[in-house]
Amino acid sequence: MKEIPKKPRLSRAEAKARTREELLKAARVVFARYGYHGTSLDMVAEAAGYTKGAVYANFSGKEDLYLALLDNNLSTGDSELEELIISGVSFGTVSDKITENFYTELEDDRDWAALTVEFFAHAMRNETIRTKLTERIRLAQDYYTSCLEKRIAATGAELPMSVEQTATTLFVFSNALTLLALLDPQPELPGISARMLKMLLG
Amino acid sequence: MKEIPKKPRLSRAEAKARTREELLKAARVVFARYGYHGTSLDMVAEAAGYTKGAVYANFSGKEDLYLALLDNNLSTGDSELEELIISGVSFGTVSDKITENFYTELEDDRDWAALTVEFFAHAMRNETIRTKLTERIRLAQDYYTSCLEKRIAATGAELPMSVEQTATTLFVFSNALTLLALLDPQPELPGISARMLKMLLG
DNA sequence: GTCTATAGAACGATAGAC
DNA sequence: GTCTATCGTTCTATAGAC
Repeated sequence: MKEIPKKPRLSRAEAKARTREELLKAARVVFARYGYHGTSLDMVAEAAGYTKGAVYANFSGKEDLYLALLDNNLSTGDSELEELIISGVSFGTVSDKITENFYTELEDDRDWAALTVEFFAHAMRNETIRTKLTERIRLAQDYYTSCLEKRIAATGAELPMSVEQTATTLFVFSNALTLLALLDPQPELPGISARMLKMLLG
Repeated sequence: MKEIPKKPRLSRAEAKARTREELLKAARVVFARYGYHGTSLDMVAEAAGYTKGAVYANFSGKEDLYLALLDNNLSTGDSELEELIISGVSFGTVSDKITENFYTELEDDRDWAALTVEFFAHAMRNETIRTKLTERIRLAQDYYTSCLEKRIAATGAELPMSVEQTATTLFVFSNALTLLALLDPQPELPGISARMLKMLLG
């Protein structure tokens, strides 16, 4: 008689890793939808098909879960802006690209942006969390810096400030303008964005 | 015998209105200190010298109380930045002033800033509130615009964009940089602020 | 048999409603 | 002031991997 093929059982470590990934995946959806305060760990666990026990077996608590989520997101250089900066195309092209796509995919990020703002406010009132969020923001700034350095190497562009200062300015301004656009989609915002990029990227 | 002057009794409507004002006054302090989520109606009532019953007699709930606070809060052009813009002094002076005072009084606004960020996040998820906040932001942008126009009239400065665009940029950037500074007081931020002002004020 | 990831109950605190 | 609901966290029991 032919043997029924065995599906190899997951090792304990593999099972735990998978659980963690599924929890993170569920957390991304639930947090984005209901916000930080509006999300309970029960909701996350249920969405992932587990219970709170699984959450606490993999994360030290709610904050830790969110920060793990944030790290996951930061590690994927997702924004189109950075690619444009790196790519070394002329700022005319950069501007056109930005203006053209400004509002197209903005709405997809609405929930995540709201979540980010909410956690930012949370962090402003708590030393421990503030420190942890600060570390992540510094990493993001560093990433912008490295993008600019690549651009300089490729095009020899001259910046209006030091690379770090320009990177910080780009980071602050682009994020803030995105937030304003999500709250109030004024038609002038893409033009402002393009103009500022022109001034900053040299 | 001389009559003791009567202190006219408050009518019921007057008493209720006074209670409402005192609750709002207390709410402003408590909300700023503990944030929207961190504030309980008990705390507000107690700070005003009432009980929760008074709150529910005057507002339909926490959100309504907050919205009343928002409506009550007329934007008083408080920021030093606007005065500097209007005053028509050279950007060198403006920059020096900004750099010099950048962190001095920033900490005083921490609670208000955190509350604003928290409310912004809230507004991003609620159509009604978003509309109300949008109106206020437009007013703030208009105020910046009028400041810039006064500056232009006084100095004939040339801006890198239209007055409205420059005003929006100033508004977005200065607020965002303030928030970053409150979260993570990097020493480069004042310099960035000064440099950006120089670029924007012409 | 031992260890541990997870389920699920229990706890303590706190909120908003009325 | 009470009442109910809910949340984050902790604790314990258990099933399954080793």
